[in-house]
Amino acid sequence: MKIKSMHIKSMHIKSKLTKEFFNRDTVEVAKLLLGKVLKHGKTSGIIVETEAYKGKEDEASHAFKRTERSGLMYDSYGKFYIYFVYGKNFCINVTAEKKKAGAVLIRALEPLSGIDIMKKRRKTDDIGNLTNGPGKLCQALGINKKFNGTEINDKIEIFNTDLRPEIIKSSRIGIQKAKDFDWRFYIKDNKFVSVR
DNA sequence: TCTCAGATCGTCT
DNA sequence: GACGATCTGAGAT
Repeated sequence: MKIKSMHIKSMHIKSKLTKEFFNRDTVEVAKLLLGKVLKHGKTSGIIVETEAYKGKEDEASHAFKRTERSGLMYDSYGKFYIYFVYGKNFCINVTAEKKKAGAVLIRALEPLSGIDIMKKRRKTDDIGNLTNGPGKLCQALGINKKFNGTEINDKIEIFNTDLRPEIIKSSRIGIQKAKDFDWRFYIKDNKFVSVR
């Protein structure tokens, strides 16, 4: 399958990621997810920004303390952890590294397919404003809490591609207010960037 | 019962 | 770019 998008001249979508893909170091998962395709229904996008939460080692992670909600991260890898924030937005994470209760937040996508559907859901025609934030991408792809705890590729899928971070040309992606993020990775101007 | 959330959007400068 | 309002629900007390 060959797909075209605004910024990416051509790419090939390959197989779906396996559950075992997520059974490794959380930071490594965050890096490797860049350039993969996140798909739900007819909508999909290329993952261009991720952030690793190292579970029990990371104060910023929901899994720093085990609660009913964060228990999912302790008990699994390769499942979607979706939570609701600020009374408005959902954020999508994939659990990883079961031993440490890690998870990777998907922060931004490059829209790929179902763009008209995304525009309707987001109530905007501005393509650059469809999936450039964790809450926005959930809204654009129709992802909400009912998918919390679902297995990878059950309802929401992630595909391998032949894209490498260095060949992705992304016109967006700025860092939001810098806080003490330890593990953020993204792609800007064809370059793979990590931020501390 | 209370607090506040690793976001978003509109408004102002 | 900075800042305030938003206003549900999980977790703490």
